[in-house]
Amino acid sequence: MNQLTTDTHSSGMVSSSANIAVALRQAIHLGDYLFGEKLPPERALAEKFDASRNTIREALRQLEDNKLVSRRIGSGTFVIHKIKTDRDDAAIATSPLELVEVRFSVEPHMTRLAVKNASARNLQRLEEALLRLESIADDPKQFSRADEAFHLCLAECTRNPLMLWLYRQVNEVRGNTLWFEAREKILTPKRIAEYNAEHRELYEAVRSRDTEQAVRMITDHLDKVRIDLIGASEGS
Amino acid sequence: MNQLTTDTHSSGMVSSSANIAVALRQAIHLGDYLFGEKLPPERALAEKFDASRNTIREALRQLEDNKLVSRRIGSGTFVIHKIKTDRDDAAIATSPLELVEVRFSVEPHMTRLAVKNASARNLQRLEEALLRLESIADDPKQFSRADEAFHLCLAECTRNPLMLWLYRQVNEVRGNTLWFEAREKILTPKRIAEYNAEHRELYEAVRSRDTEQAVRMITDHLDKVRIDLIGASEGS
DNA sequence: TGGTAATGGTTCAAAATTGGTTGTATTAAT
DNA sequence: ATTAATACAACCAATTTTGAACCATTACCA
Repeated sequence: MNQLTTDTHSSGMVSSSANIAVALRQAIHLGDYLFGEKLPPERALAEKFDASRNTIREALRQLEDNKLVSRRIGSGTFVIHKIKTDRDDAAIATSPLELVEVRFSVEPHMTRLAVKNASARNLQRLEEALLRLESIADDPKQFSRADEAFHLCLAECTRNPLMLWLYRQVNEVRGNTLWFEAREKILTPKRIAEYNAEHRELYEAVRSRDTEQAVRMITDHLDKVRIDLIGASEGS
Repeated sequence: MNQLTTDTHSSGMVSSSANIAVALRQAIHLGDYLFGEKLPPERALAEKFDASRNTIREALRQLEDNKLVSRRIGSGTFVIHKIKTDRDDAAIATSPLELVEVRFSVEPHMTRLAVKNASARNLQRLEEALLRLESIADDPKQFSRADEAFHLCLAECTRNPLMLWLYRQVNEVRGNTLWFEAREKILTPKRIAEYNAEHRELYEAVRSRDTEQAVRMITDHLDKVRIDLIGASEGS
């Protein structure tokens, strides 16, 4: 009934074909569904979004028009290659360690601003990103992408357009670094679980507007990332 | 200039169509409602803002005039504003105060890295930039440019390519912000002298590898910039 | 190979939702 | 008193959503 105050189901949960389409498009762009992957069947999506199958079909029709997905009778709905990063010209030779240092520069104060300025809607998005993150236990590639999305949500929480733009840039570099090579080695299921525990604590701190705790969490988190990174490069 | 406080006759006025329009416009610009998303129905918005449906409709009419939303009988009100992520767009949307917050995020740790990694050659360049800065006493425009160069030299001192690239981006935004308007008013000869004293102390701290002192200086410096900026915007 | 389940495609009418419109009442400022 | 802005209510018209049934194609397994 009341979508304004209690629309906090596990995912977006806004029953309207337009909003469902937006939610699915976001999920695809955020790497929830990778290239070539099959989306859940229409009947399952209907249940997940608490909408009728026809409504889901209307949303999927929009994604199909946008050339984001392709549907095959009897098989399913698949993510096809549409959006391609045109930002390969970044061409910045940055080592994973240097990247972490930059994140160390930006994220603590960014977290402070996030705690101060996040709206209820921002927090909801942050939680959604966290839930996506926590649903991944053993896929380094997928986890990495969801992790980027989570930290980007944090940047959004600052409600500072320049901060958001800046962090987007950092994130893109992050996706192009040699970090990729070490990733498989670092992101063991154990570490993923540890990182997620930290993410969870960070989220709770932001939600309860506990600035100092949030800053402490993000700092500890980055510290851990740095240590793990050093360990990986030494171990190889 | 200040659209937020146009109707200030009666002080208790919280919900008027104009204020609601501003709130919704902000929500859209800040990404609370993404492109293509359907806004809550008018009746729901009325309840949320504790206003009548007519008032909500008046606010939506303004957003419609501004081409931010499109309304269709029977379906709803939809966001038709595409979010910009260009640096130039970010620059336009960024206030001087928001810029300072971003600098607050980046520069303290950047200074820490600079102290740690600066080479003799870096320090020499930093000193040259400082001397140029100190040779300017009363030209706001020229001072502003030299100031940017000085802080950029500091970024170079980190010897981190990503950090340097990132700070270049911030600097370019810095040159495009509305900051220009207030600059003449803020950069009095007195303030220029004060800023330069701080620059000098910062340089000395970096040169003598005194990390804590350097971080303290850059923080104090940004604090002063922020305060001066707030004073200028209130004084207008 | 054949059969069964799973999945997208189609259709239809009733029900719910939603913006558009009109009219009157209330409130506050002039 | 007049005016303007808002609140409230009732109704209208367009659109979407729903629920169901059935079809067509593919995937999977004995």
